[in-house]
Amino acid sequence: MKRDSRLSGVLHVLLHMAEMEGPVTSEALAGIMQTNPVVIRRTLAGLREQGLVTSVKGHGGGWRLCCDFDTVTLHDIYVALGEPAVFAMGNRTESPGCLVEKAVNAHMNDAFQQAEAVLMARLRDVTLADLSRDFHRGLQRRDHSHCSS
Amino acid sequence: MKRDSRLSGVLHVLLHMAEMEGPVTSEALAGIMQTNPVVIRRTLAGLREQGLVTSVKGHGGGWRLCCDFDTVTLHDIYVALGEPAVFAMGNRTESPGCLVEKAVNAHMNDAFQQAEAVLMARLRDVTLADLSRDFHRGLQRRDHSHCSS
DNA sequence: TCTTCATGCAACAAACAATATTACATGAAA
DNA sequence: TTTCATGTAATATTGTTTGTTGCATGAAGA
Repeated sequence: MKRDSRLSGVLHVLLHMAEMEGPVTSEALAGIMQTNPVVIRRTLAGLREQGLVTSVKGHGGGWRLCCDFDTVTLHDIYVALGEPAVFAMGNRTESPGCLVEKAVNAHMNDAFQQAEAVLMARLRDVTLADLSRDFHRGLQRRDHSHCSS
Repeated sequence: MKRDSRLSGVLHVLLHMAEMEGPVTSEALAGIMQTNPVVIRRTLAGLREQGLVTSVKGHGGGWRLCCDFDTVTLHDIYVALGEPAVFAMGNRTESPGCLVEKAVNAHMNDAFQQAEAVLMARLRDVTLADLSRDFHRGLQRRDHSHCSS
């Protein structure tokens, strides 16, 4: 399965934006992320709808953070992305006629739901400020520019 | 993302095998599962290596269970399948040079590892016998043959 | 006003992974 | 020796994520 790396990617983008002055263009962010500007726009569009970032067109335009790093959690970002599928495994059929499959699905769903609950709880525990703090700690240790990619 | 349904599928197969007398051919199982016999063979090959099933070639051959439903757990089956990837989400880069990415990855990995631990614990909690029991309970409630698919 | 720069968005292409299919070899029973 | 069934490799199909192109929209500046 191809893993969805949007959550990881958008967090990367947000932290970089926090380190930059003024609005940043999709082009610049795409450079940092080694991807395409359109991909950046697509991804940030979800965050804009949730009021986490703003975008301005034209000369001097670009993207700007407009959220509180102390209160926004990884879970908020996950939701802003449209709550993408968590698991790479799933049931063969979601609404089976077979009673065997029903029994299997019931137990599988139970296990996966519990795991998902834990994941969401953990995502809610971490704020963007937490990530930023850890990044700056890393910076202190190794005294060089914060990113090459 | 296309979800891996092998675990779900192989559990379905095992429970059906438990309801049948003598060896069952890949062809028959494929019929039940609405898939291809080769897919069945491929999947069961992993279980055979773990000593959970046996296969016999030629006339009167096929697949036979050779494990104790009371002690084999869903986790054992998961392992027999080669421990396929659990999550549909992942880090953009596993070994980043970027310190921002390092900070992001660290928190993400932590959250995912905890969720995975819970999932594995839940899979270890459920035996094949548990599934079989639930299936038979379902059978009692609705008095008809145990499967159409 | 007209050019330039930037996002918004839709349509399309490429890359990749899971599943399905085909073809042929191997081995056992009738 | 024919038939049946698994073993396995190679290939095709399908679906999803990511990347790309093209054009419209809107804002700043000359």
